[in-house]
Amino acid sequence: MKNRLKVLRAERDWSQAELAGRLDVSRQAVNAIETGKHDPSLPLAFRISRLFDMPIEDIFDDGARP
Amino acid sequence: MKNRLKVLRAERDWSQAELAGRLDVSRQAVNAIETGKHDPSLPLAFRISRLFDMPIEDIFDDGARP
DNA sequence: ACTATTTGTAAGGTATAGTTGACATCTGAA
DNA sequence: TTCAGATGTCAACTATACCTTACAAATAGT
Repeated sequence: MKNRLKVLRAERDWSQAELAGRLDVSRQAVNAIETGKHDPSLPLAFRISRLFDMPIEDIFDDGARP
Repeated sequence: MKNRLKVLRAERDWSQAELAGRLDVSRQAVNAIETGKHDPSLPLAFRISRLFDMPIEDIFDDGARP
């Protein structure tokens, strides 16, 4: 699952650790999501969506044909 | 995580098995989500969103304060 | 060059999502 | 009433999300 976390984080000049703190997950969890190793759980996707104030669909892309 | 799956399914007169087939998951997985025992994975949430043609946020509710 | 921060990654653990197969109950139709 | 479809649930299993601890490599600052 592709995502725009790295860009959104860069726009705010946040480190992975900073973002992890705001999401209440480990830094490694943020890294694993950014590097595409894991998908976030749906509850975590909601927290991310709310933190960046945009729909889940605008942050994550499951690459399905429209 | 609350969700409107049962209602959306009823509007289309689909059984849990019918929905499961369309989502390519087991009937038990659909039942577990509907009855609140599990949250769907993010990829499955995307498939549900696309099937019902509405945002994930309109189907699932994590109950966070607005 | 030295240092601190950031990022990537690994091992080993717990918790949860999803699987198949099975069974009990309920509801609607013949 | 009998029977099929629908639902709820259980067990045992696999896959994955997230955890802590730890370490190496890259980056930026002084």
